[in-house]
Amino acid sequence: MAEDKLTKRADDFSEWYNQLVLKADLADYAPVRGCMVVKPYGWALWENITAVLDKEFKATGHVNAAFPTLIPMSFFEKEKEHVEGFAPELAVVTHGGGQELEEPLVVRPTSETIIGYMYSKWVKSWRDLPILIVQWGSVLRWELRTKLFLRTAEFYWHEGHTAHAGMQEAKEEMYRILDIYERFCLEEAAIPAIKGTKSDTEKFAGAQITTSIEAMMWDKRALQSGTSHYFGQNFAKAFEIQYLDNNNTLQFCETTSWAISSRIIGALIMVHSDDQGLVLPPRLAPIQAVIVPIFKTPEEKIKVMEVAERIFKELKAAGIRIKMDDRDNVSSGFKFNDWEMRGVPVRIEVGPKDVEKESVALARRDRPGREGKSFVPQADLNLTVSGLLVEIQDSLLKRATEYRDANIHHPKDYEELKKVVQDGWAFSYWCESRECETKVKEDCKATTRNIPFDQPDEEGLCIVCGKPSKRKVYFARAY
RNA sequence: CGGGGCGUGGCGCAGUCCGGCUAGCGCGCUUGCUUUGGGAGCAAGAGGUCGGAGGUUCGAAUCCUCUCGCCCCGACCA
Repeated sequence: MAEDKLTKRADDFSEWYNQLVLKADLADYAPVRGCMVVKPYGWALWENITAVLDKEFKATGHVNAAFPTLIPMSFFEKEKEHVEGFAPELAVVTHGGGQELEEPLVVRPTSETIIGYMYSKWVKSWRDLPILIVQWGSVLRWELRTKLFLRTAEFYWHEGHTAHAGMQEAKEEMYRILDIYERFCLEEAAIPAIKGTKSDTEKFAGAQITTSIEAMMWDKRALQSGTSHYFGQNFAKAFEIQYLDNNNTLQFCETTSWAISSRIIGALIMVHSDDQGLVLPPRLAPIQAVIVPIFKTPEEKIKVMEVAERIFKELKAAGIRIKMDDRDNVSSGFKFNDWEMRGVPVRIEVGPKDVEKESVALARRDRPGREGKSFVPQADLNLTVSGLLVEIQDSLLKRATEYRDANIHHPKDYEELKKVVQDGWAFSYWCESRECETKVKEDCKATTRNIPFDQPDEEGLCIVCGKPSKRKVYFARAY
């Protein structure tokens, strides 16, 4: 059997990523350019992600609904910035039932327009507000350059669309959601993403304020991992979403929209995984622990399987997502590598020696090789494994946080900024002018990621032009 | 859209320059036996009109023309 090893992460990060997605069995290339097939294992991961978020949204008063995939072309033309932003990447349906359509239909790249249209029908009174709807589904953008999970033509996401009676309330909604996103990344994905406001050039097409969470990947590039937008009355005016307030005055709504997409799976890969393959945070892993029984003779098999089955039931009853690998056509060594490739946090080996000693071998995925292997008693194994899962979760977050902080630089001048953003992020004062932002982008391909909410007390001078600056911004090369 | 690479069994490739027996190899797959504590071994099998169309030729995976598609690197983007 060939070893079929993964390209080393340090040798070719991009190639490592592509191979990993395929070898970990998360996704496959589809016959249509730029599209992917999410395989059962990848979808199970996505389902764990969606389950957590769905629960959070419902707990904060949101409800789910479904809007159509096809949107009349004319809807896009109602909001000027929105159409300019999305026109280049629209897929358009021109024929149906063998006939050319009177009006072309756009395959939704995002649903503000059709939802705005529907909201205008539904909202008449201040009593109809707020509307807090989330749609789970996929959208399509004709991307020029694609990469599995990170940027595919069709991708999966939720898009929240809310309409409110007042500016304050709408802005609060935007921030509330961003908090949910931040907490999700931190507590579930073990990714320490940074909350902040996008610059004008990096804003969503049609938004007044765009906020984002930005995460650092292993190659130190930034990935926008979630966004939450405040539209003011832009879309309300474009789609005439109006209501009578309690003074009988006609008012426009304030709307928001927000999303996390399946690209978050790309983030999980690029933040945590290693040369052995995928590393998943236990809280999101489809399989949290796998049992690999080891035996030679039929007699040994009976004894080993008895213990393995007992452990399986015990851990399952304890709520651990557990898998028994009873394949008899591959060797134990193959299984070890296979489950490491798939990122299962804990592996439990049960062999004849363990049966004798009433022990098992535990291997933790976040520390590959001998270092992460230990021998523990079979008694109270559910507690041992649960504890270990928590420890792994914490350790992944700690490692990612230390890595991020070690690679955020505070350059003293512009020359140093140009240098540090080639292999890290720069956190610097910026005058918030478009000129300075563009200059950085042209000089070193780094863009402003966001202006974090967390700011130092004192003011400073723009790292580019030297003019007074109130706030610091993250500059980084981004995906 | 610019630059680069590639289309040959399921996957990865060789063969193409310089046309010639029945198109090879590795992995995977199937069956059997031996194996199983870090990617097992042996044996026997199944599986390909060489991306597509046209042309040159006695003869094309190979030469010519056209075409389709994919991947990677840039600009754009979640």
